[in-house]
Amino acid sequence: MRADARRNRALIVDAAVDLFTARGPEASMEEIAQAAGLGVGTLYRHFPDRQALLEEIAAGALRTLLEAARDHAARPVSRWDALLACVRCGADLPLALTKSLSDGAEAHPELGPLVHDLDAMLEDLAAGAQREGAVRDDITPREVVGLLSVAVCRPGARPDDALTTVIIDGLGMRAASRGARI
Amino acid sequence: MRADARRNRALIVDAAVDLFTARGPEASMEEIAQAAGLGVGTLYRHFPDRQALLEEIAAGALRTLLEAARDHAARPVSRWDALLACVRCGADLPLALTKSLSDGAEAHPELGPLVHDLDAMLEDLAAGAQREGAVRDDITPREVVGLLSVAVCRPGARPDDALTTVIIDGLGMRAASRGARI
DNA sequence: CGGAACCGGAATTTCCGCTTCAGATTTGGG
DNA sequence: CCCAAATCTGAAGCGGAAATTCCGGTTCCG
Repeated sequence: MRADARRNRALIVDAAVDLFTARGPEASMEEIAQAAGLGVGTLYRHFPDRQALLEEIAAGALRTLLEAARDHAARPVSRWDALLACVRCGADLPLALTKSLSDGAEAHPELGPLVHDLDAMLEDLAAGAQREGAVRDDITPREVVGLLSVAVCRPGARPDDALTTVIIDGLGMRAASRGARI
Repeated sequence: MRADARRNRALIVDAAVDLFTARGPEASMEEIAQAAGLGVGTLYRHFPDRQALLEEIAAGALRTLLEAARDHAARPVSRWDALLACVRCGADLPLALTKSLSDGAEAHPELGPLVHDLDAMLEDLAAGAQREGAVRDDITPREVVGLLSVAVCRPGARPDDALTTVIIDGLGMRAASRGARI
């Protein structure tokens, strides 16, 4: 592969990650090409269609996160700390699009298993955190994972913004409301 | 206005509220007409375009909520309770679309002031709740209102679902993290 | 009854992103 | 340095989903 082609491929992936992260997976191919400083045609030379681009990025992010999650889960720390560590890792990844892909994950042969494994692992950590007494037990582990996804898999999410902080604190046992507040 | 026309108009508004609430403001005009058991033509007879339908519903919801908010704010209860009461009221309203409209609220001459007044009032309650020591003070009143909006102005939101509960509990002073968790 | 108001939904138009392709340009081996 | 192959460009064309129009048929109500 020619040097400029390789460079341009990288430019495209970078630009796509930025746009997908900032604004969700609706960004148009033309926007992506422009952000990369290239023509649309170039984009299509490297990725036959939008799907291919999405999948390449999503699969990369998921693999990275899954590996990180395995590492953290293997460490001798509380399950809650391990879970938060995973969230921190996830915050750096372009997961907003991953989430939208995972809705119809069946259609993506490579993505399905990745999403499934990751979900299972996180749910396991959440259940452990509840057993530790660190996380409120009036919601299911599945809901815990879902809420953390909301925190992280949001266009423009940052690990220290108000919503993420409030959700994490709200998951804590200390925060659990004693009676229906609403 | 003929009796059947009045009835159909109500059917349309009801169906639109349901669809907008359940799936956000992207619902197509055809879906709405179908849900109302009417033809698209009838829908367009009553509302010249999508915008008009959106605005009618949004303005109604905002007016209702604003009035309720004024009531609650005038009562001799804690500002935090008053704020939660407003959230409870909001949960029954089709606010998901209101939110998306309010992004470009300048374009809607009637909506702009409503949104502005409501925001000001809620922000005031939030600030009061912080002074009372009921709400964590490491975020701004604006952020408090923003987070409650996330809780309520979500397609499919319900006042007792996991995300709403966790956000409300997470806003409490008791929940505030003592150090950076992430 | 009569006709004005109203309805239905197929046909048309609009909108917008995807994809192609005929040059222009760049690369890298010779 | 040269040239063929590889790559790039971006305007034009495609496609389809959703919005909107239009008019023959239907329904209300005095």
